[in-house]
Amino acid sequence: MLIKNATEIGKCLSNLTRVQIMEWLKEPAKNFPPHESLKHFNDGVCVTYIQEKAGLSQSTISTYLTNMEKCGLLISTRHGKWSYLKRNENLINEYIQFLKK
Amino acid sequence: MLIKNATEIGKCLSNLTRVQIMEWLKEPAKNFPPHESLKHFNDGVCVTYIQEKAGLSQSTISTYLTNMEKCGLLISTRHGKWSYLKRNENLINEYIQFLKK
DNA sequence: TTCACATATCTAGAATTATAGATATATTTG
DNA sequence: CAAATATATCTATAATTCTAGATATGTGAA
Repeated sequence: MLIKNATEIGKCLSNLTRVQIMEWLKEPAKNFPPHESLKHFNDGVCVTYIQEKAGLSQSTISTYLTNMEKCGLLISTRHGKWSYLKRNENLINEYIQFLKK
Repeated sequence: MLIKNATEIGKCLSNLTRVQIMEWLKEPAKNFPPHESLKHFNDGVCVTYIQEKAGLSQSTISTYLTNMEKCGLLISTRHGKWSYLKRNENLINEYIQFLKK
């Protein structure tokens, strides 16, 4: 992993709400209500649910999630009008390797 | 690990210079000149060497290192008038566990 | 004790990030 | 196509972080 990418990841992980989002997405079924249209969490959780749980404005959360996707921490998938977000475990593992001695 | 501690760690890892310091300290002997008074890197590297390598002011680097120690990423040891900094691998491993699913 | 050097802290202005309201875009439904 | 809903982007202000110069503190040597 390049050091600049690692720094961008660090920036995303430098804010309590964004760290919480990473935590919540470890267990979508435990932390979010079921989706009405999509009957599973295979692609993660929709923006609205994350926004409601975080208690910040729609635009703020959308910006957060966009940046978290850009640096690779999250994977975004569209299903109709909804965007679903899930953790990118591969990228997270790369970052972990980078942090290790 | 508490989520607030993890966020403080993220803040330290959200800046290129600080990430570089973490990288440099993986291999002190490779990245820094030998210490004149101390003949080993067992306690890490002195502030001055880190400051010179980073190319930022003494006060800036001192502030960085103080915060990196406060959140646990670094361990500071005094020998005479020098402070030596090394990575806190235990804390880093705790953070890694926190990031993992 | 006085000096020199290493590091820490204080202060302040510059730069960046946080945040939300307004607006734009995308998608489904009628 | 029009309306409704979900998400993204733009814009501006508030808050935080960056950074260095000045100053303070700690320590060893003379």
